[in-house]
Amino acid sequence: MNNKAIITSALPYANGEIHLGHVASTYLPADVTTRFLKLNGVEAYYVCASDDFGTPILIQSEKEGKTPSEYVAHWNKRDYDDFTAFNIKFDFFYKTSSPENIAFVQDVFKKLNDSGHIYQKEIIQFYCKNDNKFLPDRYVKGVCPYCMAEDQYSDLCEKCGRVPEEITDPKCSLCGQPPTKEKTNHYFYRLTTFGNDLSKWLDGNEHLQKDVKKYVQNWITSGLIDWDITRDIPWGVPVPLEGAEGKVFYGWFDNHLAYISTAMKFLDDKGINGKEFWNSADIYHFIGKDIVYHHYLFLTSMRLGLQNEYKLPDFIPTRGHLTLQGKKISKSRNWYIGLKQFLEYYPADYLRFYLVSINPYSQDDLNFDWDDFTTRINSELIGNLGNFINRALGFTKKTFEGIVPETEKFDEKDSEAEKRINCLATDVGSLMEQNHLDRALKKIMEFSSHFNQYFQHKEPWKKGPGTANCVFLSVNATRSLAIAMFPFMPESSEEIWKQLGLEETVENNSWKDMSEMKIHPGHILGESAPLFVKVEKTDIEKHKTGLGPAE
RNA sequence: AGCGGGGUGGGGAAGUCAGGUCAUCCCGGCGGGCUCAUAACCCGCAAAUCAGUAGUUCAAAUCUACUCCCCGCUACCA
Repeated sequence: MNNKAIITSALPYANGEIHLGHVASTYLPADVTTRFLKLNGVEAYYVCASDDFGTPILIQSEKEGKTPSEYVAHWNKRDYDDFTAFNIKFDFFYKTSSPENIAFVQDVFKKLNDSGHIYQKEIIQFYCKNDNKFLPDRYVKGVCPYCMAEDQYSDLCEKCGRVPEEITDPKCSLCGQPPTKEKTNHYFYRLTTFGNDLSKWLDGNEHLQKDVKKYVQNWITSGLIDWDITRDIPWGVPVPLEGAEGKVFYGWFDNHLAYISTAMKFLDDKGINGKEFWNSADIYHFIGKDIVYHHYLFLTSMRLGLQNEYKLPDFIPTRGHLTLQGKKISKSRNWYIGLKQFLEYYPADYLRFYLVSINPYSQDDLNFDWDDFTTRINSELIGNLGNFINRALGFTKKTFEGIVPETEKFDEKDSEAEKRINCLATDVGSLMEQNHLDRALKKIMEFSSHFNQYFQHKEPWKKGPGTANCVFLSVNATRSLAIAMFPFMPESSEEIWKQLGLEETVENNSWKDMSEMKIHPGHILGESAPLFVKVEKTDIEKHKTGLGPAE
C-alpha cells in the first residue's frame, strides 16, 4: 500500500440536492475507503468540489431570478452540509468556480494549445433568437427521424435509442420556438490522437475494473472523435485567448481539473508541495457509471496531453446506479429520496450500513427497497451485530460489575474465538484494499455472528468454568468490531468505544490494532446501552407512500 | 439498432474471472433449545435438475456455441 493517497469523488452539480443515489455510488464508497486508508496510516486526503458552471445552472438561476454565483453558492453550502450530516468527511470541499480552478483551467488550456492539441473550427449550431442563446444538444427537442417519436432530444431518441443525424421539426426546449442555425467558432481537443496511448494505459493499469476497461476499449476501437470544448454562454471559465471573447469552456473540460486544483490549494495551504504529493500518491477517482466516458477518456487524455505533469489515476472505482423500489430515480416524477430527508428519519449509520451492504464493486445497478432496508437493519445490524455487543457488555456489567475478569486456560472454543480476532484485520483489510466494501462488511457480520454462537455455546450465564474467558474474549471482540466498523459506521463505532470505557477515539487506532487483545483483565467498562433502535414497519409504510407523484 | 451486465430453494442476494474443497448468506416456513440480550440469540428440518438446449472435461452454477427472457448504457443524469 502506498503511504500517500488522494481521493476524489464525482463533483456534485450545483443545481439540486444530494439524494440517496449520489451517496450510494460515489460519496459513501469514497468516504469509507478514505477512513480505511487513514486507519492504515496512509496520508490520505479526500477532496471534492461543487461543479458550478454550465448551461443548466445558467438557465435555472435565471428562472429563480438569481445571479449564477448566488445560485451555486447556495447549493455548494447545502451539499456540503448534507454530506457532513451523513458523516462524509472531506478534507476539503471547494468549487470549480474558485479563482484557483479558473486560473488552473486557463493555464492547462494554454499548455495544451501550445503543444498543438487544440484547434479551432467553425461549426453550425442551433440558436434561439427568442432566448438569445446557442442551444447545446439537450436544449433542442423534436421528432426522431427514425421512429417518428415526438418530443425527443436532438442527440438521442429515448424511444428507439438511436442517435439522429438531424432531428425533424426542431424546437427550443426553453421557449418552444423553432431555432435557427448560426455559425460559431469552437475550440476542439484532439482526442483522436490519444487513442493508442489511452488504450495502452488501460491495458497497463491493473487496478481498473475489467468490465469498465472493456467498455472503454470498445469506444476507442470504434473510433474516437475530437471533442468540442467550448460553449457560447456567459457562465463558465473564459477561454483565455484573443478573439475568443464571450466563449467559455465546456463543463467537462474544467470540472475534473478541479480535482487537481482543489488538491493543490488544500496541500499548498497545509505547507505540502502539492504537485510532488500528487505524483507520489495513489490517485483515486470515485465515480458513477454514467461518467465513465469523461473520466476514462477526457480526463486521462488531458493529463496525457500535459505530459503527465500530474499523474494519471491509479483507481477509478466505478459503481452502478441506485434504483428506488426497482424503478429509476427521477426527480421530476418525485421518485427519489433526498439525503437530508432520509436523515430526518434514520441515523446516518443505518443508511451507510445498508447502502454499503447492497453495493458491489461493479457497474451493476443496485436497488433501494424499504422492506429490504427494514430486515437488514433489524435482523443484521441490530439482531446480529448490535445484539452481540449489547449482550457482551451488558453481561459483563451485570455479572462482573463492568470489570473484565482474569482469564483461565483457553478451551477449544476460546482458542477459535481468539483466532478469529487475530485474523480479522487481514480478512477484512484485504477485501477493503480491493475495494470490495460490501464483502468486507459481510466479513465483519460473519465475525459478529460467530461471536453470537460462541457466546451461546459457552453459556456464561450459568457461571460455570470458562465464564471469565468468554467475557474477556467477547469484550475484546467488541473492541475489534468498533475499529473494523469505523470506516462504515463512524458514529456507532465511537459510541461502542465509549461504552467499552476506552480512552480517546477509535480514529486514533491503527487498523491492525483490531486483531490484538488490548483490553486486559481489570479494565473497567463505561456505561452501556443498546446502540440501535429498531426500524418500525408502520413508519416504513409511511415512507413508501411519500414516493411518487404528489396527490 | 449497437455495446455491456444479468436469469441460483417461496422472496432477496453471494459464488462464475483462476472448473472439484460449493450449492452459501439474509428473510420467510416447520420443529426444538436457551434466558445474558432490543419477542433477541442458538441448534436442527423441509425446499434449487444454479433460465433452456447442445458441447468440452475424469469433473460444469462456473468454460464454449446457440436459443429464450430481464435490465442498463450510448458522449451535459452519481
